[in-house]
Amino acid sequence: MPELPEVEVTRLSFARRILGGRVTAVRLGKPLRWPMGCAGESLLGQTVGAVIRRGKYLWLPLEGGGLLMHLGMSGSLRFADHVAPPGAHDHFDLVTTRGTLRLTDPRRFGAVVWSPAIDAGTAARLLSGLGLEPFDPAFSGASLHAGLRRRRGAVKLALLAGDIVVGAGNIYASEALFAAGIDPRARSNTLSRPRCERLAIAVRDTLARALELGGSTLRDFRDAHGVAGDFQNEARVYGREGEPCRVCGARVRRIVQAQRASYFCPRCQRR
DNA sequence: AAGTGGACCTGCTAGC
DNA sequence: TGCTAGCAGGTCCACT
Repeated sequence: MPELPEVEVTRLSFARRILGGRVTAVRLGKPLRWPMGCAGESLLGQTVGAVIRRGKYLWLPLEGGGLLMHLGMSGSLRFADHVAPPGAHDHFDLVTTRGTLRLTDPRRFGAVVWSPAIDAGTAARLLSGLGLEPFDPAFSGASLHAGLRRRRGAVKLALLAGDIVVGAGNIYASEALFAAGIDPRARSNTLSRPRCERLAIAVRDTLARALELGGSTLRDFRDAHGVAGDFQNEARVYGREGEPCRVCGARVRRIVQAQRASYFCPRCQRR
């Protein structure tokens, strides 16, 4: 489900309210992608110091370390003063004096992992390979060009890999490539510097626009207060196979790359 | 060392 | 109506 905009919208929707909350209970449901790495009781009495995002991960620093959270494909977080009794897909509750943070994740590809610091333990291992943040000034046509030059595979897959730039998943990678006029099958190392400039801008602008609109709600995304996003109504190609391109009218195509759908306009986007 | 295919898990929908 | 196959917003890992 969640790409960078959805994770950031989620973060913004509860970060202030949970700040300073002291943990009074932890409830674990079914196992997630990885074991949490500590007993729930060891978190009791600790205070939430911040909610930080890195790529599609959230990091909640506590006093003796922190929790690294990922929403996987189907995860979402809610934050409320009081939560209903846990349902079948509610696999983690962090009950604090400011409210309860609940992770709901039917497919359980998400994770909540304890680490002694953001740059230590499991958190360090998971975060170490991540590329630049798209809104970091260091992310530019030049850095994108440098990253893509080392690869021969399709540019869409290079964006998804997240080791050059983080945040664009399957929806926004397709949308950014449309905005930049680049065919998702184009070989990474064949893209000129000017095209990389356009792509870097497209990635940033696409994610920024999605953020403004509260993310994309294709099936079930909601922020921590249950509010849906609107970006899906602005998608130019994602999920629009066979429909006319909003720019030129050609039929949007769907292909499969690395077992994932890619959508593009065969006329507006070139290799 | 980059590229690939499979794995994890559940729910929903289209089609027969 | 009911079953089945296929698909879904992520990413790690083993293998070539």
